Amino acid sequence: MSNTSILERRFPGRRAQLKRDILLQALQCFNTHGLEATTIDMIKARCDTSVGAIYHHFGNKDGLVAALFLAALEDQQQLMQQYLEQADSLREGIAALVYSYVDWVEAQPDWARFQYQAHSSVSKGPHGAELARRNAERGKQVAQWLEQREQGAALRDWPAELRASLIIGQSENYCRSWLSGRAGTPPSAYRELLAEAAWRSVSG
Amino acid sequence: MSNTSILERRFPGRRAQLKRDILLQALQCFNTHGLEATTIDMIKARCDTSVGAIYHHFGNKDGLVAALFLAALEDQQQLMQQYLEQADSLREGIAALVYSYVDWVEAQPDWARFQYQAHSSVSKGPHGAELARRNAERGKQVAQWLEQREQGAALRDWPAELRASLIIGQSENYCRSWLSGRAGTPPSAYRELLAEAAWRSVSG
Amino acid sequence: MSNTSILERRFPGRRAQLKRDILLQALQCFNTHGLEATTIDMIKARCDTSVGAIYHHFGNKDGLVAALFLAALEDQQQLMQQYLEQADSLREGIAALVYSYVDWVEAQPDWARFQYQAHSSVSKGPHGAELARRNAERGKQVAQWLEQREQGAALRDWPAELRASLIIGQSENYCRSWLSGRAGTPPSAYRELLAEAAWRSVSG
Amino acid sequence: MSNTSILERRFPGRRAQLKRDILLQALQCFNTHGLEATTIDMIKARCDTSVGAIYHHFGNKDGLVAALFLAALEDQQQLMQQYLEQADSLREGIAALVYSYVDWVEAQPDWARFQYQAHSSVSKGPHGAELARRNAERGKQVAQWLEQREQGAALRDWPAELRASLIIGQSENYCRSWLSGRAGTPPSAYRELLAEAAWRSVSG
DNA sequence: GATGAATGAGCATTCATTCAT
DNA sequence: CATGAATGAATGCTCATTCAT
Repeated sequence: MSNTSILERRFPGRRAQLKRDILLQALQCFNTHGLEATTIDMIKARCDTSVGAIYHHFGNKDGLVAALFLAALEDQQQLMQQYLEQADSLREGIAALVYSYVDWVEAQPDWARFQYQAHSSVSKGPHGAELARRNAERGKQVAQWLEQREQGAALRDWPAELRASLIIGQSENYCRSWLSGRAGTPPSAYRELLAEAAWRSVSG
Repeated sequence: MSNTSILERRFPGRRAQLKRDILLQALQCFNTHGLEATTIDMIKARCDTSVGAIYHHFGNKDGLVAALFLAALEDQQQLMQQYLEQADSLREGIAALVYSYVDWVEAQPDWARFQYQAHSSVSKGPHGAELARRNAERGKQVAQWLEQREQGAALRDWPAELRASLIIGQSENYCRSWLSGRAGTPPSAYRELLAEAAWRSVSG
Repeated sequence: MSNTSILERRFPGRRAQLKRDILLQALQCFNTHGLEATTIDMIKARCDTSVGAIYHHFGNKDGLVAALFLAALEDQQQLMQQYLEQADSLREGIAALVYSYVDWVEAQPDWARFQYQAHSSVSKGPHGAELARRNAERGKQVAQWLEQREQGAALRDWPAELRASLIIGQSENYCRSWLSGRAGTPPSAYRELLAEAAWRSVSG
Repeated sequence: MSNTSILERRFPGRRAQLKRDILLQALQCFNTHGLEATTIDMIKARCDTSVGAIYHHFGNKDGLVAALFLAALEDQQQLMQQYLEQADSLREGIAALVYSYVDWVEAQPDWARFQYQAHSSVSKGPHGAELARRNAERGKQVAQWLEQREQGAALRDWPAELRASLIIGQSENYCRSWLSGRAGTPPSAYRELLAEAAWRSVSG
């Protein structure tokens, strides 16, 4: 799946061609040089467009970062939804969370890299509130899903604050390693191991 | 434990007073405004010194970042050593890794915050090689420690690449949450839970 | 008298509605933000029209400024004519000049503010020649009027260059004060005083 | 008296050489092209210095304008003080105000031109408060001087708001004409006439 | 060693104007 | 006639770094 699929889903149509291209080239620049080191001129040059066009579509550099970040977030969450819908038991739910995380990072490594990189910038910026809201909403959805399956015994009595870390922490840590090149084996090779570790961490 | 203790240990003596002060103020600036947004002049103003003095002591801005990063890294690894030395069984070793991580972040939140923030910058910069070397070395040390206790059966046959993620991933994830303010409960409150989760993830 | 009356007189009819609206909103923008700080987009936004429409009607930004300036100038001179026509003696003529100046500024403060502000810009620009011509013409008219009443004795032998300053200088100075908010009392409250001062300055 | 005398008085010493030069060239640029049309690069080129040096000394473009404006204001007020100190009667005081105004404009035409031009910009900007304070103070001083000589009868009972306009309005109007080239005769040629007109306007 | 004035390449952003639809 | 996306030259300003004193 190429980097453009996310964009075509989010900004469809022929008229948005330039918009998609700007985002795509910006993604590459940000990942290659870093957020601050990327200049508007670098992006402009790669799109063969004008500075004005970039500002016309995205307002400013932060707007560009935010647009990319939210596109990535939405795509990632969509995959999580899909996986979760197909899970029946609690254990399958935990696995769905781990699998969707790992699979998405592997399918969209550039977007994932960007997400890690831009997270603090976006959360401090003017779109930070929206990001927080979306994260809270997703957390609540997942919590509801889990509780509906808990059926009495099930999930150990972990503090709610800790749950997400227990489930996804190990996967995230490994994905960061892989994206940075420190680890060589693609995360999906360890899907089951990671899902099992998460399940053991979380279940009695 | 205040932010200065790390500095006093690493740069002792009265003559290093200014050096320590520059590092301390730089740490605050970097955490408050971000790496790139912090200017030499901001640091200068907080230390009541001159630009020249900063360049005299640290060469350039990257030198300042590297000095802070390595000081933090060393302090963190030292605590890990201490905890590990007192562990006897394999299980205690895993707990030592988790406890030392969690305790250090909680004792030195400003240094931890800085570490997360500066990691990619340092690893890409001229000190990246040294950082990689140190990490590899530490990884080997820990691996040796673990294998000496493995006594045949013990640790499940996880791929080596995955080990660190399984042990520390959950703790790191929660520490990031806490440092950013998303989670309210100090990580040490969950020491045992996190250690137990790590053990279960890793052991048969 | 509202700001629109000048426009309705100069650009009458339903078809000129948009034209009048653009001018009106431009006037407000120029007075609020200054000539240079006002952007075409600001005006566009206030009129709920398009950039293209503004360029269609006025050519460019300078054209907008010139159109406003000339409209103001014409309106002001028209009032002066009216007042002057009703004056019989020399003294009444001087008073007519003062009264018309003061009354116009007070009736059209936004237009007056704009006039002071735009004067140097217009006189340097491509419409500067026309402005100079109009001013010279008006000067000549007034001079003729005065000389027709001089009947021998009358006006002190002031140099012609000085006449306008002696008659209108004090009023202008006070009107500027009032428009800027430094002085609180409306200029018309001082009509007679100002006219008397002008007369004393000018007459033997 | 050249344009530099004001600067040498206000920024004396060899070390301030560059500072004075920047101000001097800025003055010329502002008068030639206007406040907004003058770019930092234009000034830089005329001084053969660097952008950085200008920002080092004056903070930003507004700082440059304010420094020039306040230098001019102080110089002008100093001359007024001198003239006023040598006046004995009320009539001589009025004349001193007129003479000092007219003589200063003629001696420092570039500074006067700049003052007219920059007035609204400075009064709206961050130094506006200081400007207002200085003007109020000067107004009070002059008022005191006048009242000390009033000795009962003297000055007609003009509203205080109007006084400054009556005294200086005509001179200002003519000085503007002369500076803009519309009038050819230097203002000092009309000193006595303007002083007499002011006296007549103001006295019974 | 300490100081801070000076440097100047580099950047984000603006905005009048054009022109294809 | 109207629209608004696209253009791109121009500008104010920043800031790491140097170096004369």
